[in-house]
Amino acid sequence: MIDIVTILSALAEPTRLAAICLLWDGEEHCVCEMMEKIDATQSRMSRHMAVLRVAGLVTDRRDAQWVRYRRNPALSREVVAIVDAVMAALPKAERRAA
Amino acid sequence: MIDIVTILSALAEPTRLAAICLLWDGEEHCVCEMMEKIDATQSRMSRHMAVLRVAGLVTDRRDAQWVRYRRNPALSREVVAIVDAVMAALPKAERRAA
DNA sequence: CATGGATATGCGCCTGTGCGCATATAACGG
DNA sequence: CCGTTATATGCGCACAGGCGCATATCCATG
Repeated sequence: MIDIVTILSALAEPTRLAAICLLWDGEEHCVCEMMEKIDATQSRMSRHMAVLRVAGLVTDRRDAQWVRYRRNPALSREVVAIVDAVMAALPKAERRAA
Repeated sequence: MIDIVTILSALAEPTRLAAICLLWDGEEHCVCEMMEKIDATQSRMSRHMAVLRVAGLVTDRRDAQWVRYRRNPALSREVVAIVDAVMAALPKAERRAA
């Protein structure tokens, strides 16, 4: 249960939820791109991404001076189902998120 | 999006999640029953139920000296899908929750 | 090596939230 | 009316979390 609470907490914040919307396409996105699309400051974005990483929802990869974040491909089916359900509940405008 | 964040925040707390597990059968459950099964104090249980009610996840009904809580039957399909997904992700032991 | 772009992190502030304790309120039985 | 059971709520405390600012770190390029 603890892990599920962590997942839910991670999702229960607007900036992070917006980030998950962006990353849910499975592609890599760097922090600067997300900052811009979500309209968040650099430190804010960075910290929220750390929360998502610790929760296991995303993975990061250093690529030259960038850090590429990506939906964690190793997520369990159950967790994917939760996020999918959340995405489906968001109004379309928020789902495309950019 | 704000509503979804509210829903997720409501679910992202162990006592409340346990309460939702109990109520998700659609039946009515009084506070004293939930206190006992979840092992929570009275004020704690009462306040967490208020959070779930404000989030729209449950409804309450006064019945003599008891207050019967129940899964909100008017929940949108989308929200039901989220909670169902969360329930499916919980270990069985927690889902029966009693 | 110096500089600049991209990202993370230490720090302090402020707000939100969960808790227990005590008390209030509501409804029942006598 | 009184006592009892069930539930809600005011209050204060402690802690967690989100934010901005400044600074550190990492890497590329000149």
